[in-house]
Amino acid sequence: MPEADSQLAALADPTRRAIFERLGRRPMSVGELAAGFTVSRPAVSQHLKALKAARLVEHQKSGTQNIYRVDPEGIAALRRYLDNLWSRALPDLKAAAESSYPRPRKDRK
Amino acid sequence: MPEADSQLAALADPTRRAIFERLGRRPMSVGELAAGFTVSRPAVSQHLKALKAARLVEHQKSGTQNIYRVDPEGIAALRRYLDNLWSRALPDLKAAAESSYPRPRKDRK
DNA sequence: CCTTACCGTAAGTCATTGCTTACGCTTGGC
DNA sequence: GCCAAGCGTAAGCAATGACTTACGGTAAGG
Repeated sequence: MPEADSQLAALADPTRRAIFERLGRRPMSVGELAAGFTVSRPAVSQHLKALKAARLVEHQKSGTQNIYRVDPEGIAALRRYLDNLWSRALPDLKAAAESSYPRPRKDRK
Repeated sequence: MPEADSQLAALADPTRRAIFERLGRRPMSVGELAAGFTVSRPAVSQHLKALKAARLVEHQKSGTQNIYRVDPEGIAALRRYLDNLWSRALPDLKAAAESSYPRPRKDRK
């Protein structure tokens, strides 16, 4: 699956993964987000662009601000891909993985 | 967690992830593995080095051959890290994640 | 309007990466 | 002892990536 490429690549970078984690706690504007990191604000913007292209975050304009939050659907897609990967790599976990997580919810899009 | 960095980076590369998937089906020697790809055998060796450093595969010498297989422990570690990541990012899945696998870590900040 | 806050993009730089070919070290068979 | 098979590593190279500063564009406020 080509989407898993961009998603894994996005999470592979430590700074980008930290941004993702912060957005997991609560939605934030770009400026507020950048204030929590040592890298510049444009750098954060570029990371957000990659995360958005990977469907790991989504954004919503609010006045002059741009509020980013995690994207549950993209995350669910990655989870499914990885569960499948583990299942094939580790047959022992196949049964557990198939019964482990509930049906993905279709709210919010 | 610094180990997640190398693990995610290792799986982010398509060729390297394909190698990992092949080893998931069955253990293989480097030569046999390389025969299934368009890249050269040294390239496969380098990918295996990265996968091993990330604790995603392990190897065992057999005569002149070197047999590689997936490393269940490293994989389990990555799974735990990711489950935690999803739980914090998607509170809806938190309860499900905590009840799905044997012995989830409850502490962790 | 004019200004200010907020943000994305462009352009350039430096380090990292994924690949190649070339080489060197073991192991096992003859 | 020799030779060939099997791998890992070194060296070099083109491409990608993560940053920076500089600039442009839009929305709110006086």
